[in-house]
Amino acid sequence: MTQEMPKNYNPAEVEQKWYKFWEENGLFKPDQKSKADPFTIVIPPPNVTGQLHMGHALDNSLQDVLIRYKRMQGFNTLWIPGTDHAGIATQNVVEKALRKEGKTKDDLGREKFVEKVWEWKKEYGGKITQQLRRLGASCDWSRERFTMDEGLSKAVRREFVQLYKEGLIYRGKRIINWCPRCGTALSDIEVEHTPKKGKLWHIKYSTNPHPLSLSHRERDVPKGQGEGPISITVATTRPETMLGDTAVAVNPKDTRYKHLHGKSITLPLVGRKIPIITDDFVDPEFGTGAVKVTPAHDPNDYMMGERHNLPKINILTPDAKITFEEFESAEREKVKAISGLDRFKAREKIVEMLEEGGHLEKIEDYENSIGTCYRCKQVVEPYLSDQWYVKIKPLAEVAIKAVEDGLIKFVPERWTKVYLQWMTNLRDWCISRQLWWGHQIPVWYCECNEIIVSEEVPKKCPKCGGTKLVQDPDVFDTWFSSALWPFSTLGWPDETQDLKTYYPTSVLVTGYDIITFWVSRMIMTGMHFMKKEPFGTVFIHGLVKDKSGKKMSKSTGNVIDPLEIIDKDGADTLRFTLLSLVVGQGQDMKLTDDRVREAKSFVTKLWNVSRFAQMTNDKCQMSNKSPIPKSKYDKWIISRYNKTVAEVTALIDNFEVGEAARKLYSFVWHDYCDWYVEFSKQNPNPQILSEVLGGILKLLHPFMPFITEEIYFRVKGQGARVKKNDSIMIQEWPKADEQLIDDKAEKEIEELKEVISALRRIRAEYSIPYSKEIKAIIVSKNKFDQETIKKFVKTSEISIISKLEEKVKQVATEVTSSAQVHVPLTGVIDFEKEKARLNKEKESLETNLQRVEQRLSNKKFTDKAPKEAIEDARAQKREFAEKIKIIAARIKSL
RNA sequence: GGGCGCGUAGUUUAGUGGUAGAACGCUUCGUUGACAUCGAAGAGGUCGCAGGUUCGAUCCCUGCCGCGCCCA
Repeated sequence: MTQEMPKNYNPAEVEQKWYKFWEENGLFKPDQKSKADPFTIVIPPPNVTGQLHMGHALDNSLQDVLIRYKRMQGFNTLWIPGTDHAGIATQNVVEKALRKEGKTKDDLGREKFVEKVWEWKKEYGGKITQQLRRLGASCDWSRERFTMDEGLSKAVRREFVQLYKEGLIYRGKRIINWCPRCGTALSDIEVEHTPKKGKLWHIKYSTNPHPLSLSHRERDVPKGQGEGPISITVATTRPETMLGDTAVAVNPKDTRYKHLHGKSITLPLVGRKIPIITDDFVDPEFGTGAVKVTPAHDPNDYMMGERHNLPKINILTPDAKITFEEFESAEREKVKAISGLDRFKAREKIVEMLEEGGHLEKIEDYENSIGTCYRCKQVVEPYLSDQWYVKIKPLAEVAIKAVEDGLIKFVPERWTKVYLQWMTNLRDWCISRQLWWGHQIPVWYCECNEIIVSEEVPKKCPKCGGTKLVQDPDVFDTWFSSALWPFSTLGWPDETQDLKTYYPTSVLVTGYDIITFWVSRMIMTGMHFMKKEPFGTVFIHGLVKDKSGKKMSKSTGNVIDPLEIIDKDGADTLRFTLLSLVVGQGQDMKLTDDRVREAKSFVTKLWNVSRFAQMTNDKCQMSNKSPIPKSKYDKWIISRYNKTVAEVTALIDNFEVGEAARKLYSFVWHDYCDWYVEFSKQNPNPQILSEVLGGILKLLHPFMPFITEEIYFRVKGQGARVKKNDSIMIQEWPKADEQLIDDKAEKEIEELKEVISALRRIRAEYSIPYSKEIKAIIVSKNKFDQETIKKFVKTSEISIISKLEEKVKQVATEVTSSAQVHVPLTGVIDFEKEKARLNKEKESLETNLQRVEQRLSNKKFTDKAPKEAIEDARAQKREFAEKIKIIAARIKSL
């Protein structure tokens, strides 16, 4: 005997139990002996410092759906989990912890600090992987990887050394994005641009500077080269950088400044003599049409400086304080008041000084886009420094081709364009970071100036034999290592069995926000090092937003914590909430309490209907063969079920996971629970009831793994002695049986449902309490199942006749597609009300009829429209006309 | 400035070249053998605006308005 299922479902207990069971029984591991086709996913590795947020919850739920689905279909399934060392983020977290103890990383020194980070990682780094387990993710934890594992570190060194040897890596002094807070370079995409209100300062540069700021050097300059004093006004959003100006530029075509071409001018305050140059880059429309040129502090100015051979004078320290190291002593003397100031303080001071010196012409409000660090949100500084770069073009070309040739497919397809657009405009990739946490660059410098690039630590200099070698202090951009993830996790650069079996991986599932950061780079490295695409499909999804469509963030305070939902309502609820929100085009989705409640109700509904099924027959037979339907109700539900199987399977195959979830919801709730279960109370067939339930559990398992497993074991009556092979996880995914799709049975039941609904409507309309029985007269050619109708609408007597006597008066009427339904309501009926009701129905039918008639009387329509459309229209016309006739007769007879 | 996307019931949205679906909310009724975390019924939509293509447009095309995102 089976134990009755408890009245309430307790997710917390059940989820913990089953996850442990699955993991301990090795159900997440692929079968290495399997000859089945592999299906592989590598997890987008979350930051090791991370906490599970809604984005992770969605991304991993989607992956788990695919993995569990394919596993049930018999594929040799592997999902590799792991985490990313996240250079800046992790270093920041540990630095912050140190600061609380009143220490900085420099107090510890590099070695001790890195040790500290490892300690921290050991203690807290496992958090997010535990959270993924709570979500139900069926990853193979025995293959878990971390980007700083020995193997993956080896992979990064191989990557760098090979690219270097191929001439695809170089070191150069360029303007890069520098985060003064993090103290490191950032790549272009690690900078976020946000519009900010600022000012546009108009500063007058002239050969006739304020007498106070005259310098020795300046006295030697012939004023305006002998043609009297000249001046030019530049507009800038960053006045403090004027200290590093080495030219003023105008557009060559700008007639306003023709007379100044080739002249020189004196930089206010500093007294530096600088040329006026012409460059097409200058926009005559911006400000005054004349711009100051600061090659060391602006990327555009840098390029102008290169074109015109201008000196580059750096004015900032790495932590963004003013320095005059590169100034001449006379210049330095004049502006010493600013020395050592923070960049923003310096701006105020400079503006003040310009004002005092009479150089400031005007100040305008101006909105411009400011670059900030994606990790710490500080304003990024364009900064001149030595960095390592990857030549991107040769890599990008291959990566573009891989997608253009269809080796890699984006789903939804429209993201292809985003990717291609990005890839065709790529600039060289700055891969060095001035951090301590990460893969230190495998480059050593010898006293003899020899540069040694090597995967292993070199013992001596190959050129001079010297042993005093110093390793480059910088580390790699984290993405430089995660770019290898799809094959480094499988063992590359070693030729492992895993690599042979599981590469290329099948699908990559990720949000559109990291197509540029990560997807593009995996494709580049995959094509370059493996000569094969890293994955066949990139499945892109939208981001989880709050109720009003805003990004969830701690500072806005609109974050919904997935773990809270798991604690409160269970992981299945969370998963189903998110999965049913997913829509076709990779649109963002808004998460609301309502949707969570809806999913939770669904979980409860499933539990309750399973209790019913289990009470009805205490041992369900759940094979993969469809049982033979007996009654028309059986035929109907089996037909609906098989259609659902076919549809859901096709939807998942097409990555329409959200639609699959919604389809299942509707089938389970509205077909199975609302109707079949009710039918079966009258016409029981426990075998069908439980077979369909079994199918439902399997179909739902990828979406709601825990409750489906719990019910599966319970209804099979094996709760007490669970065996690995009985797990729903490895049952065969249902197959649709075309033979059992029965349109005739579906139509028959639909017509019955209509009659039942019609009777319910009359009941509701006349407020007839359920306790009171009604009688029904049904005019139809159909032989409706009277017992079922009686049961559904509590009817004492039903007569099914072919024609209604005209004189019948005291009845309320509804017309369905196959019947007229009349309910005698002697004494209860309100003739006026009934007339109004019927008239309203008639009017609506007449509108419809008119529309169809219009269409049919249009010769162009009957000539040009397809046959089926015309047939449909004619059938509609007949139906509407028939109903109107019946209703009109009723109105007349009332 | 360039690109991408969105605008459908009070809210969140699905969807299709041929009478617009759902969920939540709302109103009314209801405890009938799993479920009040429930059931039944109802109200509620000029499918952003203007043109065009078409026999027919919410759907395809163009423009406009509004919103969002990415890139410069």
